[in-house]
Amino acid sequence: MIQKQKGTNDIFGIQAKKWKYIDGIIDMVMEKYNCNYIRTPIFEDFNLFHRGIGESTDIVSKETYDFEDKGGRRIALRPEGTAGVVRSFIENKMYGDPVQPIKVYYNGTMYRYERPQSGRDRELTQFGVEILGSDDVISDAETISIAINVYKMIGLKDLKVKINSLGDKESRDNYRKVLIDYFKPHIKDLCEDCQERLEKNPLRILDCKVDADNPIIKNAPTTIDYLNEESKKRFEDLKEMLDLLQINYEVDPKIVRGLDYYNHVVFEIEDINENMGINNVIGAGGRYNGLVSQLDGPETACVGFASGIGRILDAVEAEKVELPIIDSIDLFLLYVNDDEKKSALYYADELRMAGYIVDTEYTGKSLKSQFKKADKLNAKYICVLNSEQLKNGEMTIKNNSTKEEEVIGCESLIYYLDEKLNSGIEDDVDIDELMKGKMLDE
RNA sequence: GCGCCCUUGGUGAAGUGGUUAACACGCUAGUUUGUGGCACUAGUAUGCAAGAGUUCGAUUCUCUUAGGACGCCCCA
Repeated sequence: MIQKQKGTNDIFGIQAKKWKYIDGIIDMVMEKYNCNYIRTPIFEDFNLFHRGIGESTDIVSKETYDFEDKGGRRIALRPEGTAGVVRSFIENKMYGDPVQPIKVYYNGTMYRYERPQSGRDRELTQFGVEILGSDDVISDAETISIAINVYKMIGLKDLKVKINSLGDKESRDNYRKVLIDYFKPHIKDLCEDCQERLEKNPLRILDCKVDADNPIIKNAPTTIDYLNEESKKRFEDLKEMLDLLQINYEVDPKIVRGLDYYNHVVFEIEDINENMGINNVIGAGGRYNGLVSQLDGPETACVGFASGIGRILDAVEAEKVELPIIDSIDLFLLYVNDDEKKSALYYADELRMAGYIVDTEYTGKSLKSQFKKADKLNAKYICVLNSEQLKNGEMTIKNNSTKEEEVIGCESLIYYLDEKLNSGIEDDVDIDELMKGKMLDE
C-alpha cells in the first residue's frame, strides 16, 4: 500500500472544519487591518531562499526540499513565506504603488526537509503578514497586534509575547563579535553543541537547552546593551505602543532568531499551556530591512510575522478551546421506493438552492439505518417521504430534537423551514459578529 | 544527520514459536412486510506495516525498508 510521505498529514473530517474555521478568522481579521491576500508559488528558484535566508546557516542546503526539474532548473519548495512575497514585491514593482506601505498576508503550505517531531512536520501550513515599505515603529506594533488579535479571535488565552531588539546592522554585527569574545575564554565550560555554535552561530548559545542555568550564559551580554541611541529609542517607542494596545509582553534577550536578515524588533509568541509540547511558539517575526535590497530590489524597510496553523490548532487543543464549528444539517430526507427517491432528489435540490443544508440517502439502506444516519448527521429536521402522502401533495416533517411531527403541504416546505430555522435563536456562526463580541469583551 | 520507543480489524485494543487471533465499540441483517435511536440474535481480520531470513512451523526471534511518537541538531 502506498502511504503518505513522512511528515505530511491528511486533513479531513472535523479537523478540516477546524482548519477552515481558523482560515475564516484570519481572513476576517486581515480584512479589518486592510491587509490584502497574496498568493505566491509553492516552488521557486532555489537561489531565492539561498540568498534570501542567508548563507551563514546551513538551513537552506540541508533543510529545503529541492530538486532539479526536467529543464535542468534548480527548484525549491518554499520553506517559508517571506522570501516569495519579497520576490513578488520586487518583480511586480509594488514599491511603485502610490499607496505605501504594501500590507499583505499569505496562508499556505511550506516544506522543510527535517525529522518530524512534536509540532514539526515536513509539510506545514503557515499564514503570515508582511508590511513592506514602512520603517516606522507603528508598523512593528501593528504587526504584533495583528498576530495577537488573530489568536484572541480564535479564543487562545495562554499567550506569552516575547520581544527583543537586535538593533541595526552595525549593532548586530558588533554584538556578535562581543559575544564571541565573551564566550571564548569559557569555551570549555560550555556543552559540546555550544562549542560548535561559537563560530557558526554564537547567538544561539543563549538559547542552549543543556546549559540554560549556566551562569556564563545567564550573565552574557545582551543585544540591548549594544544598541545605539536610535535603536534604543525605537525599542522604547515600541514598548510604549504595545502598552497602549494593552499587549502584555516580556523583553527576552534570548530571542535572537536564526536568520541574519533580521534587525531591530524580533518577537515570538508562545502558548504556555502545559499541554503544549516542546515546540510551543505559535507565531514569530521581526523587522527585516535588508532583505529587499539583498534580493536586488530597492532599499525597503519591512516587518512581518508568520504563524503555523498546525501549532495554532495544537494550542486550541491544549487550551481546550471549543471552536464554534457547524456540525449539523437542516434536513435529512428519508425514502424507500423509487418514486420517493426522486422526490428526495427534487426537494433536496430545491432546498439547497434556497440555502439549506440538506442530505439524503444514497446507498439504498433500510429505513432504520436512514434514521441512524440522520441522527449521526445531527439533522435538525427529518422528513420520511411517503408515496401515498406525496400523491395528495403532503409530507410529514419532524423536529428531530422534540420529535414533534407536522403534516404540511409539499409546496410550503421551504416556508416551513424558513420559519423554523431562521427565527429565534440560531446557532450558525457569524465570524463578523463573533469578532465584534470579542472586541467588546476586551 | 543522530538517538529512543512503536506499527495487530472500520475504531480502541488483548495475545501466543504450533489446531478456529480474546474482548469492547462500530457496522450489517433479522426479531419489527414504512417511523428509528432500547433489547435480543446472527454476521463482521485466510490476517497481525512491507519484504527477506532463522525454524519442521512465526503475528510472536533476526535483519532491511516504509511509516508513527518523542527528543537532539537546526529552527525560516
